[in-house]
Amino acid sequence: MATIREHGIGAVSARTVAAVAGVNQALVFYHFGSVRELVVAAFRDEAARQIAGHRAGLAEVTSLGALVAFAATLRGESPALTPLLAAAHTDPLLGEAAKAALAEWIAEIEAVLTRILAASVLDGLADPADLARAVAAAFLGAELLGGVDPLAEESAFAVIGNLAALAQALDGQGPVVRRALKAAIKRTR
Amino acid sequence: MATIREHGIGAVSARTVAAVAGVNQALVFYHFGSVRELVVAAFRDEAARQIAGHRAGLAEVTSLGALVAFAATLRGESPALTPLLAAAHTDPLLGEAAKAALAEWIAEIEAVLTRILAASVLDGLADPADLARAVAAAFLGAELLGGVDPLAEESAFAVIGNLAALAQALDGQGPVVRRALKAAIKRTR
DNA sequence: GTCTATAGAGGGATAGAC
DNA sequence: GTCTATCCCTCTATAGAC
Repeated sequence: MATIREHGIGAVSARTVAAVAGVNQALVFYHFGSVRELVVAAFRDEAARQIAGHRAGLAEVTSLGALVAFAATLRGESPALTPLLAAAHTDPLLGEAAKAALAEWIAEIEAVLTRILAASVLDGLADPADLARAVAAAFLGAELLGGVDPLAEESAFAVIGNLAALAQALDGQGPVVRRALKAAIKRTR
Repeated sequence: MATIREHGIGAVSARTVAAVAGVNQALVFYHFGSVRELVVAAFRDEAARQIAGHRAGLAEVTSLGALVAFAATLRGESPALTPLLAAAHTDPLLGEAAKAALAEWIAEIEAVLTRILAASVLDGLADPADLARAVAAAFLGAELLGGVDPLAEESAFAVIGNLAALAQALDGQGPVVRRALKAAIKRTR
């Protein structure tokens, strides 16, 4: 993971990884079989560690605004999920690894969203499972954008924050507005 | 672009490209100087061609729903922008190419959004420039997700469509609800 | 488990004939 | 402009000593 973070997933080779680890190149094949399997193992390990480390934090998220704030703390820490997803386009083995790592995150997000939406006017706007995927897509896209243009990532995050704030503001509206929103949501389905 | 589409950006080499073109490998260096410069040139050409081909279609987009529908027609056609963005993480030269291609798309989106928002209750929710970046991030993220899980891409697109439909529905509300929304938006800024 | 050594392949880039 | 031929590099993976 250190070599991926520093030089990108394209620079990962048995030699570069071994050099960072201070061991011999042949050990990669002894322990993992191939370089790709090493990468898969690294991501599996990383994903499990990250999820475990943030589960407590996610449990305390009870509003959309808090979810965005939580995502902001993750920026930079999830360093190489977008490169992995892009590499998956070419390599089906990496694709499986990416899918598994993403599925774990999406499941966590879905649990949080289900909890938040249950008490919101926006409940019923979309299936929580679909919504979780959309939220993941938005954050991944922002991170992807940030790779070439950090200011664009800021913009995207700011807008997501604004949308969350608006959603929270809608929950604070009076009964007339809430009824109108409920009806509008029902019609959009 | 054909080799990138088929085998991924990682499989691009002077030899593979030359083979697809039916010419000699050395010509890559004669015409482009290096493989990276060839890739940059290919993306610059592709981006210009795509934008030009869709500018007329974008000019006819006058609602958020139509924008989502337009984006749906683009799926699969913008084949390798996400791999390029991911590769940009490693290679600054590709990063410049990706930034330029993205900037063109974002400018187009911003023009459309500015037009749409001017007639919407949601005007003032966010700066159109920021909003355009967020929209681009959402679509890129959905495409990225689709690379490993096509169903997840469908989910993300469905939710984006729902949000657009809700936004349109809000514009059809009566004066009481509109005033409440305006006030809520003002407060979230 | 860790190392050296090496086979075998692919790739970037250049020289020089035509 | 297009080709052949070639240099030199890095890479994956294996064999085999320790």
